[in-house]
Amino acid sequence: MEVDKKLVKILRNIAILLQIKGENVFKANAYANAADIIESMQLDVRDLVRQGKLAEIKGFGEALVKKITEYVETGKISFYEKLTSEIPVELVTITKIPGIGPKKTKLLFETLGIKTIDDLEQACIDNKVAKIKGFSAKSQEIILNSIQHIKAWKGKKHQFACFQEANNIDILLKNIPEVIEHSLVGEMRRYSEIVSQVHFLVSTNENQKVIDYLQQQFNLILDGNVITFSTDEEIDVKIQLTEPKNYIWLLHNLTGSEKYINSFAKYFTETTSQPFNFEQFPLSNKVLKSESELFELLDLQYIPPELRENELAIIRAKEKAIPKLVSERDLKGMIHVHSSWSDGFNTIEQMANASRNLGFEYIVICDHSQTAKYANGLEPERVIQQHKEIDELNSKNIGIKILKGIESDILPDGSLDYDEDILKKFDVVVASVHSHFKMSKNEMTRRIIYAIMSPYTHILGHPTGRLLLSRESYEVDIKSIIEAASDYGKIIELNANPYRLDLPWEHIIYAKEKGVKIAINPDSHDTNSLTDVFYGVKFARKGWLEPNDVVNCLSHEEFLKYINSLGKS
DNA sequence: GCCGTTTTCGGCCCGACTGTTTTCAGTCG
Repeated sequence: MEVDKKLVKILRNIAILLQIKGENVFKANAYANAADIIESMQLDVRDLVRQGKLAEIKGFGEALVKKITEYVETGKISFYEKLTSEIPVELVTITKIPGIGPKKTKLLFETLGIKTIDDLEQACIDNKVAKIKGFSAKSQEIILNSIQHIKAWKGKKHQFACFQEANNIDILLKNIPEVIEHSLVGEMRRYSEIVSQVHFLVSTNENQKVIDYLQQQFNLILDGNVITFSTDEEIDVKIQLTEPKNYIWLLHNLTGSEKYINSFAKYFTETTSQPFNFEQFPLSNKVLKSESELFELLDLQYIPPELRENELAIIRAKEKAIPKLVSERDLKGMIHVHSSWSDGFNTIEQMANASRNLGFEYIVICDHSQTAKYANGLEPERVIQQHKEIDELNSKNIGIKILKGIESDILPDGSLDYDEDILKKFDVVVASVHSHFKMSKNEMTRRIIYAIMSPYTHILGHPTGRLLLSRESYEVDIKSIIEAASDYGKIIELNANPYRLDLPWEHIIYAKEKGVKIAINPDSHDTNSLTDVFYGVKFARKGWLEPNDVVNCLSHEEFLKYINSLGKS
């Protein structure tokens, strides 16, 4: 079963359009909330409607059940159709621009007739936006800047969003008899966090038959041996056909990044005295059977695809110094998960049971701290109550150990969010920035380093604050942060939420170089997203991490021992 | 629009920042 993404999108659009219309915010939120519930609980709405059980789920009242039933039965919601006839649905994209909410979107639409990002860009260029009350020359410039970012992100997708599509195509290719071999290449094979296309390489002797087969399924564009099309999810797919004798060579060359291939080409020429040819294997008398054979032939150690980003991979492969990278099987600890005590959907027990079922030995509950009011952060009294619940659960021996953690806000001055007497009650403190993002680089860096220096901090959470394809990292000197973590012996989080993947892999490499241990944390708010931790593992591999570098790979006893050895005085 | 009652209406997460404002609305996390 897959979540009905079209319905989720409609509900989210209704929420935004109602706000633009000026409706009650809480009414609008009811739709966004329903979309959140469907996604986080992975609801099969069709099944629920058929069984008449949708109304039993909290958040779905009479009106929503009626609309969703209509959707299941007819494929559309007349309320939504009427709404979009009054307010153009394109306006939803305008509200994605930071600093522009529903009210300003409405104002722009009513005064200048702005419907699209392109309209808005032109109006800024024509200096029309600055003249509207509520805007200024400065805000116009900020908007223009944001539009540049959005345009740069256009057509790009989060990697996790492309997995399903890649799988579907993979299965399809397997079923074409004329396909001899096939593989993902490019960004997807390298596990890049953002991808611009799903790219496959196919080995075949009968191009036309493969094309004919695919043509039955998709609306193809054909250019020589290259087939492209877009899916319903607007994911760009490219399928490249090749004769079997060049398959392995192309598999390698299409997988690496430009930087990597440049240094590979240089090395290739130095080693073989042959000019590098991207399309055809230059040692023409030889047909490669595998990538391993290719690396061996060049006296290089095998380079896993995710490391083929730059020259470093070639240097290390020459030295035979590519380590055994961390894998899913190595993880024992599920660190940094939220529960219904703050803004999570599930109880501690549910989160613990789900983690145990995934094979984990221990789980560290890290709900939000008291300042995070919007996330129902825990006041000191509720911390005590929560610890009581954890003690009771642990005494029942449910097959997984539950540790008492907290995700403490890092306050603007760099201090943690509780007094010492509360802080010392936690087994694990993850310290994260959740507010006051717009400090200067110096101030933000100083703030975070101050938090790292606290004897109660064990792990620095989502260190750059980036949200892939929607928010840039806050201004911070990340190298200094990593160096501070190294100096004070603190752990840095690799936030595995696929919208974050924060720390970026380039910095993970630096952290490893500095001897900083990494915690791969799902930051889950429901049981379904606990598996996000596995996206983190794939990303950690891009940062060259070995099991030894990752604290989740420690057993329960080893982890506690390690945590207790940090900073606490 | 949903929820939960000391049931059918009032509250819903709330505080801080930002920019334009001169007392605040809009946005954000």
